[in-house]
Amino acid sequence: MRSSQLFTKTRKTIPADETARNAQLLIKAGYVHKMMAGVYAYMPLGKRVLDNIAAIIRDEMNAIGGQEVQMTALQPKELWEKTDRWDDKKVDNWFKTRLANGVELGVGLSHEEPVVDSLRPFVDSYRDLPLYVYQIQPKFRNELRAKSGLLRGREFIMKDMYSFARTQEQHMELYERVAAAYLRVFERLGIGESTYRTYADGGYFTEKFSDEFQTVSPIGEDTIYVDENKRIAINKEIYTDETLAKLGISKGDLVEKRSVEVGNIFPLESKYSDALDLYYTDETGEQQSIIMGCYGIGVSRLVGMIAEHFADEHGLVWPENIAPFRVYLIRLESNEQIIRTADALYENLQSAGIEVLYDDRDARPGEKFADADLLGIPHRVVVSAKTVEQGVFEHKLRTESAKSMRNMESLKNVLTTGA
RNA sequence: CGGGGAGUGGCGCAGUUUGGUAGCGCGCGCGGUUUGGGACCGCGAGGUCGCAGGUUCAAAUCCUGUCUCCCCGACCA
Repeated sequence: MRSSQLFTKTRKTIPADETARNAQLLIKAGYVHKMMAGVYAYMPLGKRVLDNIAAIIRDEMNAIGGQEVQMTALQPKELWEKTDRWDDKKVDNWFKTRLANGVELGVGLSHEEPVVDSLRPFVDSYRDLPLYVYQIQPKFRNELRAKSGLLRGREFIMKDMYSFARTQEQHMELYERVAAAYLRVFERLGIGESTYRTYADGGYFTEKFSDEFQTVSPIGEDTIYVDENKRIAINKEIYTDETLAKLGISKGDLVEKRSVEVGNIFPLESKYSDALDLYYTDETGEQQSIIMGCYGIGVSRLVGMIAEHFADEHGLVWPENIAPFRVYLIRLESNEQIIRTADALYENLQSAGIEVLYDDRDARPGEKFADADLLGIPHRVVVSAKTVEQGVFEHKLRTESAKSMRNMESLKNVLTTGA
């Protein structure tokens, strides 16, 4: 992609009414456009980051046997009445609307009911289980107050998966398999080291704990207690002597930290399947309840979380796996030879499968370097009179200040293998 | 939903106390000089001052209502 054709621009100032650092940076760099409080549109660079994160999640969900679907945003009231979640007293952040004929509808804030309902024509026998179904799409929640930029919106992108098991034992197997997949997701996103599986409240219909995935960060709104050796944590909301004893965790090993909840998995028992008449027939011909689990990852929240987590005083710093481009190619001056050299490098890298944002604008050096930093693309390559003269390219990592001069082979090497 | 703050060209702001027909910086367009860390000069385009009503000869400015945004709290992936 050429910068001259990218319709977004960076800006020097940020909207005065945006105080969340993640939204400030993403707006300043042109990754997102704020439509209204808690509602952000993704511009090309932001969309690429969002898609890159989604692709990693999708890959890991598929790897454990997840089957991707797409549920609807418009949902019938009747479905939610069956599980007693339609009443505003039960769920207070619904967006509700009406058909032209007056029939009430809900705008999807979660999809347990729709997913269960959509499985009814297909799941009848023990042979049809176990099963993982997931989707990646927007959720709509009428929060009283949106805040923290992309971390808490009224419309946000979520990956939600649901597991369906024959037995409690089978459910636990499925549950643990997802927990392991989640750790791989966060590892690939570049936040593996600071993300902990965290014991949390299991909700009102189960005695069990749920598991959150919390990324330690000063921008976090949650408080957790981390056991670094065991690589686990416990949420402050259940931090009592009694639960510590039950979990076999020693108070002395715990350190208090601020964190962002990036994922949450919990057992649903058969609450939704029973309520919506989804049963299976076992080997003996008896009808049995289906044990469900629910597994969420806040995809758009991760965009904001990662943006803010890694940013420095110059701007964004994307982990390699999710950056919108791998290389930011700067053409410093605009004489014919430099243009020819930079154009050729651009074509060359692209045909090698390396994604390049090519700053071919007729702008001054300072502006290009500042934009390179602000946009946070991992590798910066400069073509200038100096480099052309020596027949090399200048390479620099966003995370480091050292620059190196490299020939084409060496450059390609560092861009693909990091060496 | 309770408390606080704010709405003036695309963005950041001044002007409101003391009514007199809207200004600055950035950005944008044109011309020129520049070119390794956000250059400079000249010319230019762009705003019914959130919206609605009212007071007045005259309203960005005063009054009433209303919408929106932000912060703190409660709630929440």
